[in-house]
Amino acid sequence: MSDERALKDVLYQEFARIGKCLSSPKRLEILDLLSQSPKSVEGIAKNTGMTVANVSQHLQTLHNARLVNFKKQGNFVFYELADSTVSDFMTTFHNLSEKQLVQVQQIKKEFLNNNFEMDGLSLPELKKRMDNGEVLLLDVRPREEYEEAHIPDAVSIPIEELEEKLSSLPANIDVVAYCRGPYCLISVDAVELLKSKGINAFRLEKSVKDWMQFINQES
Amino acid sequence: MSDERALKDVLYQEFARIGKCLSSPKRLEILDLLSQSPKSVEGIAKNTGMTVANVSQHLQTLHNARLVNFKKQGNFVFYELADSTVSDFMTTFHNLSEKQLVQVQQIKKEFLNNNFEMDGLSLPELKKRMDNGEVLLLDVRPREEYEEAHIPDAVSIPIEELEEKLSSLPANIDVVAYCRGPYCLISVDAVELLKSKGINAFRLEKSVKDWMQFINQES
DNA sequence: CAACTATTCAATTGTTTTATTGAATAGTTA
DNA sequence: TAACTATTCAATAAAACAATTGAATAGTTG
Repeated sequence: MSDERALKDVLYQEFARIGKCLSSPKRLEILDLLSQSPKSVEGIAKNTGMTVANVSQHLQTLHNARLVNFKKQGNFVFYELADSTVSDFMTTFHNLSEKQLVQVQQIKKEFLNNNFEMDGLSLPELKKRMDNGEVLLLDVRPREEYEEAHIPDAVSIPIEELEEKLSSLPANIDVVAYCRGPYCLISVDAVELLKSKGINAFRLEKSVKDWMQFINQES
Repeated sequence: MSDERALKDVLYQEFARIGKCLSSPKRLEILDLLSQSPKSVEGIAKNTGMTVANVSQHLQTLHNARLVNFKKQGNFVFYELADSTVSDFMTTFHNLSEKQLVQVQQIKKEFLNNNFEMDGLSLPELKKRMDNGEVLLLDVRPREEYEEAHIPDAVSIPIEELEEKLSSLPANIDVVAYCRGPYCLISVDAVELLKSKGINAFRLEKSVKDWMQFINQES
């Protein structure tokens, strides 16, 4: 019977190895970043404001739990999620987190005191409006991520290039900007900029992943 | 732009609060226990081999992350999972864990060097055999859990009572014992005991929760 | 009201984890 | 081959955590 205790201890220790990966804010951020596209260590470091060595250590932890893999490309080491299971799991984790932590919603509202008109916009509705030529969909993420995957018919204008390319936008049409999902604020900045230039702009909270799921459901 | 950093930091810190709950083997064990049925602090302590104060502290952590709730009943405080979302999430978590940690499989095999013949037994098949009177299904968990929920037509014989009730079992029929799922070893002990008494016994890896899911799918 | 129970709280200890620094490695380019 | 780059490794200091103990609380029973 104390055999059972011993087994359980070992077993739950193994499970906790994965749990531990989710216990650090920075590691969660890394996982979310990687669920967008594979990235180099330095890329992650820049994106998260951590030192390279620190990122490397976190990636090691994630690798030990088999949550991420890496492939060497020239001088760079590109990390990616080990498996689509991991990405699905992260989605589930976010769902749970959001549901449980009411505070998260409040925090979001406090920071994003912008317009929320598009937040509830469903993807089928977006599709309809795009098909009717009513809106222009803008992907404001870095170009690599756009190239990795994007919502069909979306135009890639990374946030840095947005200001200079303003004039090339068609006039008299609503613009919808999206980035990596509800917790990424690139599109918020984009909408802010567009509005300050008198363009009717909205933020789409959804991500490419959401779009994929939507498409898979439809077919 | 450093506003964005600040928001992310706060946000991911909130997410990590849930993650931290999953980073301790003992807390995972508690969550699994509670996904079976609500339990008192002392009940959990006995079941996990921890001190009461220690369990209480872990439960507080879980409660802070809104993963568990409690209700007072007389002198006792009964804890339960906050939500079916939490229980679903734990299932997902186990799926991921098992998939990623190949070692877990190995550990299981090493310890459970018993028969695995029933492990792959699908629930519809079990149902068919039971309907045909080919097997007797035994629920060897503590009686409270049986009373909380059990697989229909299963007979409750808690492991402690099994030896004395051996004679009351019908002869010449295969016995299938189940408990809380693949990581609970009560049924392993039961099968061991039954076999030592010359009874043809098998272990079912599935749990009541699995049965519920199976039934819901069917209807 | 007093004795008793289950649980929680608070303080302490030893252990783990995190971020940081600077050096080491491996792969690339001139 | 030498200089350079991206990444990892190793050592450290600071912070967070887990388990333990014993006391405090709240609710129940005689």
